[in-house]
Amino acid sequence: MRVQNHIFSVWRQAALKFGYEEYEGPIFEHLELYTGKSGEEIVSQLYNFMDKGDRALALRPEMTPTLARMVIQKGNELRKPFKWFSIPRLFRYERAQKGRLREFFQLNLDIIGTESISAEADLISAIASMLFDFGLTEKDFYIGVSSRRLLASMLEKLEVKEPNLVYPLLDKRLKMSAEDFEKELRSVGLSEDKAKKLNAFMCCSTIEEIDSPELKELFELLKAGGFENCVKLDLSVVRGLAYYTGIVFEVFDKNKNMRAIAGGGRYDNLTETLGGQKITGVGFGMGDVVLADLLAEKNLLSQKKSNLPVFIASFSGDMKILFETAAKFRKNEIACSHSLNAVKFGKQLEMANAAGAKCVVFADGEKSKDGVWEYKILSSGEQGVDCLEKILEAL
RNA sequence: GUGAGUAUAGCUCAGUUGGUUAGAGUACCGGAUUGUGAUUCCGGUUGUCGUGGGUUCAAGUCCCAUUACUCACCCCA
Repeated sequence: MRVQNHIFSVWRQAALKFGYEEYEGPIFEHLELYTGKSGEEIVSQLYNFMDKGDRALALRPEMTPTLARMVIQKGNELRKPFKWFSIPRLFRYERAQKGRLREFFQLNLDIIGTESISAEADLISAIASMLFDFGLTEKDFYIGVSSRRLLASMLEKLEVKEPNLVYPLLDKRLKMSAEDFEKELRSVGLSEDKAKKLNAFMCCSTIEEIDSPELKELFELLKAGGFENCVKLDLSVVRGLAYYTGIVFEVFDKNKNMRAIAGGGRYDNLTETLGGQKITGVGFGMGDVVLADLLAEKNLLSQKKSNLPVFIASFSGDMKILFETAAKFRKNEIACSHSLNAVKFGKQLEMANAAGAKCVVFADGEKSKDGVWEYKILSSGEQGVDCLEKILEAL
């Protein structure tokens, strides 16, 4: 929980800093919400069950359909565009492995109701900003950006008949050799010439090499925010299925030892496929599992047990003076704890140490008077006698 | 869905070709130190060897089954 609280806290503060408003949804939905979009195969990959009213339900495997459903329900009532975030607990029925668990959390940020590329810029800026907040640097991660529209127009130019067979190959391109890639392309109907051209195109790594006004604008906006070193053009970012329609992006650790830290993009017809009117949206998800692995690897997770400012100790072992003193500190909004048994003084210091206390206040020290206590800062061993406000300053 | 590995003290692990009462470090408890912790020294408790069955005079060790976990595939919303 210490790790999780830290991650959630940084996530939430970053989202609020960018002006996103928090929402939440039910942890299970009608199964239909997920099968409608992806077909029946998806059922094997999620937890589903029948409830007592014979309704087919599923534990949510992702948040976006819930968001889409909520947006459709509210319809025109919502002033657009709006920026929402959530930290849902999600479930997927699949074998656990490194970076993937059956139950996990995912930060979701979405902007609904604008076609402006500024929405993508806002989301990508938020990602870079929050990763910095975790203590990561440009040396640790990068955000690979691509465009479904750009890939689609390239495939159209090459007169590819079945682009939906080609996307998965583009996604896997870096996992195979150039020869294998071209061989695979030919197996889905591309000529040798076209396969070579496509491979050459996929090697583009700067926006100067490609013709995409929206990517150019996006990179300019990110540069204006000071995030230009966090992003790079990466045409191998394709992202799974036919869900996305515009810009797509994925965040990786620079060692590429791990799965993607986050991924997202623009979806222009999500609400439509669920029977609503067409509302454009763009969003991303960032899972807690890979992120926690990365932060642990970079030594960015505090080993501290807890963060207790004050531990109250007593020489006499008089429980009443412990409760009385603690109450005074708590009235002044200072969190504190103390032994619940009359134990030796040395033992109380051990307890303070174990509780991660910064300071021990001696409730009944010889030099203590009305409103003034002896205290000891545990990290330095330094001792003093002071009033409550001064002790607080010393922390 | 496919394949591999692991399971012994609270934690991290050792335990030889099967052989007496299953070990280490750490953590924990007590003491040295009854007004001073984290560092030092001394002493002490750790246990259904994942679970069930089998082989054997004898099983932590070998065999079968089972469960959980880990990892790699498939997939990745």
